[in-house]
Amino acid sequence: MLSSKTKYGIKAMTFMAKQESKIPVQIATIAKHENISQKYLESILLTLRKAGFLGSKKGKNGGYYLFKNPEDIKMTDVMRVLEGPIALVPCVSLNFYEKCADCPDENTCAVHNLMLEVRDNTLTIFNNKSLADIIS
Amino acid sequence: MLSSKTKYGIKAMTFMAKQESKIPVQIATIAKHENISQKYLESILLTLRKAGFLGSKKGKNGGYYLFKNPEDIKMTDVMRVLEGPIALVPCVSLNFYEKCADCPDENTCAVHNLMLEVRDNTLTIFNNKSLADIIS
DNA sequence: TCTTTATCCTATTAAACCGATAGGCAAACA
DNA sequence: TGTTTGCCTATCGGTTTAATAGGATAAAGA
Repeated sequence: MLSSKTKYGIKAMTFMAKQESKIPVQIATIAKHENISQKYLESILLTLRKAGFLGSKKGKNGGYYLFKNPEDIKMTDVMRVLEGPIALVPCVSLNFYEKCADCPDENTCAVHNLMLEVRDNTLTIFNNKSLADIIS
Repeated sequence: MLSSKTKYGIKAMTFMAKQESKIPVQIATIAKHENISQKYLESILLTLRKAGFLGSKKGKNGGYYLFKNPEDIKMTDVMRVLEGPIALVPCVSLNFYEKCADCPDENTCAVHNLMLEVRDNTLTIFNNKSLADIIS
């Protein structure tokens, strides 16, 4: 299951992507429009900014804005920042790999091989979707 | 991420599927062979039995055995019992559907539609894999 | 029948995680 | 200089997870 952090993060980014002008959008505006706790959203947007997806502006008429064009923001990258690994098991993760303590041989592990297939499929989807692709 | 309950459960089932004869396998045997805490595995196998995947026999020479042929055990069903929803968001789940509190319209929700695609893909994989398919 | 061997079952625990909140600081701008 | 906004850290309550404890129950065999 996806954390609501991820859900909120993506929703916020799509909201910014839908804006016509490039002027900053305030946290409060997004929070109200997407029904998200403002304080919680604050911390999520901070994460996204530090990850390089968003820019920010302080003070009056400040807010957040997309750093790149929606077409250039891959969902794979967004998912990895917000949710962490895309794989269902650490031993098939590309970016968060970890060996299973209990498993002597990955190559003959049924779980490993099954989840490898799932990961490949999911990754293909996220790799081929940009932020621009998912706004309807 | 997959819970280790699911991982252990699948490993235990593949272990039983690999047995040549149909005589019961004891929890201790599986636990030792797969490096799983015996007590914890006990509760997992109990769940699997109650879900109709396993049969059991008490007393001496007792243990657990597969109720059906490995070919007839779909991974979709195993996953749903052990892990719960296959979908990443409740609002795209077939068996565990739940409406998002914050979302006014699912059809225009970017997260919803993206995760719908992921769910379809993952489901296809699990639907086409039996326990027999995943043992190497 | 008695003992051993195994599953059955409920309750409990410790740790981790998650969503959310609190509250002050820092910068921008009018 | 005051107001508005994001910045940042700390903390909280609740839930889930992985694992453990301990006894009840049933079967097999001596």
